[in-house]
Amino acid sequence: MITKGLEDYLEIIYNKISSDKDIKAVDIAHEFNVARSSVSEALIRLADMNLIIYEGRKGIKITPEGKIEAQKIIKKHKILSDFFSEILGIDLAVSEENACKIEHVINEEVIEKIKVFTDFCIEKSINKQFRKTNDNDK
Amino acid sequence: MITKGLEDYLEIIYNKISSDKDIKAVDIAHEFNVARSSVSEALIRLADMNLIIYEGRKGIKITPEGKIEAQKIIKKHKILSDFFSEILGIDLAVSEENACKIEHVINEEVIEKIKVFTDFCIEKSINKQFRKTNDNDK
DNA sequence: GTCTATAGTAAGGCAGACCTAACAAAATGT
DNA sequence: ACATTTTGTTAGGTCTGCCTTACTATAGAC
Repeated sequence: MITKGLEDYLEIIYNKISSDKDIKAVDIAHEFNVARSSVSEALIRLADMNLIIYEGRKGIKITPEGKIEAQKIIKKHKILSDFFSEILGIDLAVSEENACKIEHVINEEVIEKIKVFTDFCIEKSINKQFRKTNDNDK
Repeated sequence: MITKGLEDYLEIIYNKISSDKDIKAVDIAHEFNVARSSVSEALIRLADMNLIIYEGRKGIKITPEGKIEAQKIIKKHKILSDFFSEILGIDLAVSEENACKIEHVINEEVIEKIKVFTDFCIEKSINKQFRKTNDNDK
């Protein structure tokens, strides 16, 4: 089974690969503030699980299975982050930070409900209403 | 620092102690479906951290520090569980289960906002409105 | 009072996620 | 081309949280 730690690695690999260019192990090490050796181990494990193709300096590629796995996590991440920032009015950095942690533990049913609820709130302008109330309280 | 695992142990100890009577290590083992020895280790660590007073068969007591720590966790738990069940309309068991996991990773700012937002939604009957919409969709 | 079931501890192990230090190989600078 | 980074791996360790097995101490049953 994929662990929380590996999910984080896979997520960043997917994001980098789909957005721009290549990603190196050392970049991940910087991003997560961990030792290069820790990244090395993690990449080897992801490769063992057939989620990425890892050939050291030759680069990191994502497999179709890895892509599916990554997309699941990213979907959760986005739903959470959107809810925090757009509905609750939390600043983006904090929203992202919390989404990053919660995405690994929350279950499907709750995530789906949060999504539907977020859409509902935007449609009914509940977010704007809430922020107004919230600002007045200060 | 207190870990997620220890937070869970402390939480159940606090809950049992404040609700009914005594709690034994073996009860915790059943509750969490872990071996007695695992509980034993955890209790010793909690005692080392001065969060509980543990004297084997003589029982488990919670220290004032432990109480404060436990209350923090329980507060988060309740805010999350209430939001999931009362606003999103998720059933209690699932709400509890998710609250249990998220309470260890979410930060203060987000939790506070969720609380304020939950109150706001109840006041404005947004929860009822949401459930109606949700039911019609099915 | 003995004897059995229950509760707790100790010892030894495993996996995940991290570390440092030492080293090899490749890329870069000049 | 050669020296110096930079990048990645290996080896050896730590810590947390869990396990099993085997042992001890106690509480209750009879």
